[in-house]
Amino acid sequence: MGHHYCCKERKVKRGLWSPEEDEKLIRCINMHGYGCWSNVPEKAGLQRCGKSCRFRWLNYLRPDIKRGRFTQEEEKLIISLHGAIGNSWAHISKYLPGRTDNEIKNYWNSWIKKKLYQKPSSTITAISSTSTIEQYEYNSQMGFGSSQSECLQSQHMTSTNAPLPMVEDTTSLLCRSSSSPSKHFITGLNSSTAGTWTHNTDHNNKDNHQHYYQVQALYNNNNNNNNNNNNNNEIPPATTSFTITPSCLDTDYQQSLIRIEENLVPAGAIKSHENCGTNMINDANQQLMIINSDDQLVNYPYNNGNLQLHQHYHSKFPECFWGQLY
DNA sequence: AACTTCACCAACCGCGCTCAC
DNA sequence: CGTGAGCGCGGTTGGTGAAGT
Repeated sequence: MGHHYCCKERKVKRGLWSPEEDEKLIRCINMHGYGCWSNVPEKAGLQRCGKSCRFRWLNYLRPDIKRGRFTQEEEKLIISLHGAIGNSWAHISKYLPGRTDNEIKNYWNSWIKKKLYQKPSSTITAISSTSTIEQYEYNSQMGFGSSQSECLQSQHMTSTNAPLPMVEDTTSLLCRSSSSPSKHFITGLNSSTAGTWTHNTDHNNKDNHQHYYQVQALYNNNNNNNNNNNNNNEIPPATTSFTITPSCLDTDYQQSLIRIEENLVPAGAIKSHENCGTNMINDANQQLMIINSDDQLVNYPYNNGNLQLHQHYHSKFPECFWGQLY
């Protein structure tokens, strides 16, 4: 591992920052701002690389940095957000004013992760609980988490139900199509899953048949988990289609955090594609609901698109971000 | 008191992206 | 359009102090 290019040219100091160095950096940034980090060491008279200066400023010297232990609310929010968008620490940090991505990442790795993994085996019924950790597990099981290892862990935790697809398998629930007239967005998937996908309903094809059953398994699980809805093993609608985008990277994603029943849940990338005309929202159980440009429910995994149910949620959560935005 | 283990977290590193040339 | 500089991000390392033996 070599030094960054900006550090190769000259000798730079590494390791912990001294108070004198901090002072120099603060003074420099107060005077000149921090437009070009590569120039900062020279201006500040520091034997550090620009990257190191940037890191020190953004994570420790910035005036709006909040120090001290994370509150319970912050922890809950981190767990919720991580369950939805995975290790996007920079995105998560935007919801926690004064906290840096590095701090959140450290906190996650040293504390929350441990707490989650030490938890005894639980079942999918955990979604009915208000526990944030259980919610996190469910998010991961449903593929809303982006880390494969976390999904593996979640799968391991599921003891009474058949194994749910992991996040990579979640994408295999759907078959790619070259074009799709209706476009929807699913959150919490990594950038490698970007593309347009549709349900495959070709039951004659062996491989596709497998996909179909995977889809059905997901639907059945959803049915099982939604207040014991009728589990009639209905074939999912062939018209259902999705566009999977790396929405966690979308700046508009930030607008889509909503509050439902005391849990902050991501509502999905509300606006990610021109000509889209559809929105997606997670309901109180973190299930997907997809809404078209006329504010009608076009797909609801529980019952294949029940407008009444949509209206029910619409009235129940009037503050939520429903319908067409653009 | 000395040593070991553990936990925390500041900092480094490589990679990928953007943008100017 | 290709290239390289610069920046931002997530993964990882390693130093330090606390806790345990």
